[in-house]
Amino acid sequence: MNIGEIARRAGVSRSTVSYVLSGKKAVSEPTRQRIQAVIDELDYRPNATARALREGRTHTLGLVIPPATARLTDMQLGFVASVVEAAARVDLDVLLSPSGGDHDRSFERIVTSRRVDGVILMEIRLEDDRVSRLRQTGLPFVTIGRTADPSGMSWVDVDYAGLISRCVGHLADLGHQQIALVNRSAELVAAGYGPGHRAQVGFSAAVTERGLTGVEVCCGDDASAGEACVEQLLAAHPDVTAIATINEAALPGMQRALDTAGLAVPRDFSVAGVAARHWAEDFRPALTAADLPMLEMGADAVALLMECIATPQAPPRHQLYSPPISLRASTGPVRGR
Amino acid sequence: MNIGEIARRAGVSRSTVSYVLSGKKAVSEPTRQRIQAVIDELDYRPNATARALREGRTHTLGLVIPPATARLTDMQLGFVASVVEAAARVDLDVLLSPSGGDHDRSFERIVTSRRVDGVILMEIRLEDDRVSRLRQTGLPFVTIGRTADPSGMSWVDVDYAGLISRCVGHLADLGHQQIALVNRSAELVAAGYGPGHRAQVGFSAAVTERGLTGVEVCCGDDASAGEACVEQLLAAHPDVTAIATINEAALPGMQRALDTAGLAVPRDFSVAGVAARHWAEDFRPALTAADLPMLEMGADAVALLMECIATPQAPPRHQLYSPPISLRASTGPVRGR
DNA sequence: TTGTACGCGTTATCAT
DNA sequence: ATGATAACGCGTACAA
Repeated sequence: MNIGEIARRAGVSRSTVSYVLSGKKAVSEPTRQRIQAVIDELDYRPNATARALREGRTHTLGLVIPPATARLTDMQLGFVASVVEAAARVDLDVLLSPSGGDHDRSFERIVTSRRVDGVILMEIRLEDDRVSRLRQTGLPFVTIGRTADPSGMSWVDVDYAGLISRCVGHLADLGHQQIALVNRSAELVAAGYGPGHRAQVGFSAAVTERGLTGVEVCCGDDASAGEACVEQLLAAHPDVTAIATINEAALPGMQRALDTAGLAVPRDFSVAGVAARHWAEDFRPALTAADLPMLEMGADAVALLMECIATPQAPPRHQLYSPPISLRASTGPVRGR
Repeated sequence: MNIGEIARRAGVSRSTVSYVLSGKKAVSEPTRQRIQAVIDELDYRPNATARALREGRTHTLGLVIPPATARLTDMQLGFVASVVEAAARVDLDVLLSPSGGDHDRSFERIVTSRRVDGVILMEIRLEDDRVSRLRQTGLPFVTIGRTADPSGMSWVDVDYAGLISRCVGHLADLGHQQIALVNRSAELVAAGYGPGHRAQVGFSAAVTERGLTGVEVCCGDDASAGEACVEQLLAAHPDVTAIATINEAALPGMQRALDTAGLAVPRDFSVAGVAARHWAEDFRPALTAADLPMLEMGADAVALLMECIATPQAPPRHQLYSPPISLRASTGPVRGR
């Protein structure tokens, strides 16, 4: 079923059918109706591939995700969902590309074969060669997270440094002197993963500024790693009375470890962090945390990308989220000796 | 940059370049090398859209997921990741379509505009009009889960009925007489969601066969729903000593509720279920459960779909998973009075 | 090895 | 004002 068939049945030329479809040129009412009737009857829809070829636009955007082998965290997946949804709202389809290492076939295919109008890049590192690759191809792109030097590109990111600073400040206000940062996994931090790195920076700054003792530990992105991590932390640093964290996937395990150690939250121990609302509220007691606006971030990323596509010469824009810390039940004054 | 440009620079015709690219026809070695050099130099890759138009294949498959508004469960998302990964291994791209209600623009676009070579449909119901829609279009598709009458189509599914039966059997062997089924959400079950429905069936059958008392409750797909659900369950049916569940997302909450009620697992209370390994191992104590082979399911779905695409007239195939129950630490003999 | 038709829809141009 | 003709986007594959 193609446009020629419709034209034949309606007794007109292909172009007339096309004009009825697009409305870009006036077609007399009787003709229009006759054509529309045929279209409706056969449930005809133009071939998206042919249209894309002609228009030079695929109405598709690429979303580069971390490979599934490194289990995606709930937050990453939530982000994928929010991007897909935001794209669907503006009639854009989303092509997924799992891309981990440097040159990945799927990634290359997407960026070099003009399968998409633009790309959203997740989980980027401070130095990220996928970014350089995209830059050199000239394909519009938006990153989630930013590189060390994000000038000249569009991105959305969370101000992990500032948020962790504020968490530490909040804990310090409550009298905590020995505070630990539970970061993301050691591999990620070592690989120059932005949030991990910036959380460190914000943590150090706040600890120094407030004259506190800070302990930094890395922790895998899952519950059992969280449990082991806090267990070790408590053993090595028994005087730590509070944790600040950006590792939401580890929260359930951290909770268990505190439980096992007989530490009641917030009476004996405080925890604050940066997390999607969902995770914060599932913590027991509910976590004092800066709630990441996941849905908004996905929608904004799509919006930024559409801008890049529409006006490539326009100056890039970005969005740095610094949501307020929602005071819940997991932080309290340090226990007197 | 297109094939004509390569041809011009190499001083040959476009067809010759095409043959070098595809290898479908012999090209003399010197010419081949000259052309290849130009291709390498300019890092040329054929336009996927043009190729798709000509070949009538997009090398893309559609994955229809539940809309993000209804937060996707970890399992669903894990499945998405496994499909994407499996597809990437065979050089297929995956186009995501969030589709909830009956006629969704994104779904329609994908199935009627020939954007994809085939579709994988997630989260289908016993009666699912997306299935009917796909059937009438003739687009190859594979479903995750099966409709009431799955004849004539390819699918992969988990034998929830059988697995829940075996869970109940295991609990009965341990002496439990009052067993509850914690199902998926009431809306899903009411909407004719296969796993929910079949879990009910398997549960009833096993309960009857063993002469037990069974209680069925529905439960939202998240931790807090699980907590509330078990809380109510314990209040309404204080003599229940064991739970069988297919609702993995609710597990953390169920755990909390048992905790709060002062019930030690497995001493005072047993829990068994069907869950991805990851969830089972995060339960405390580790959950006795039939471990869902998520990665395998995704890979098999892709493989089945490729078969459908390659030989549309071939008889449809399916895969029913019935993984063994891994005995962990959450089930034990019923406590003597 | 090359010329050329083809896949399908869009749109500028021309004819009525 | 309305509709038709034809070129075009890009790669593929058959006939020559």
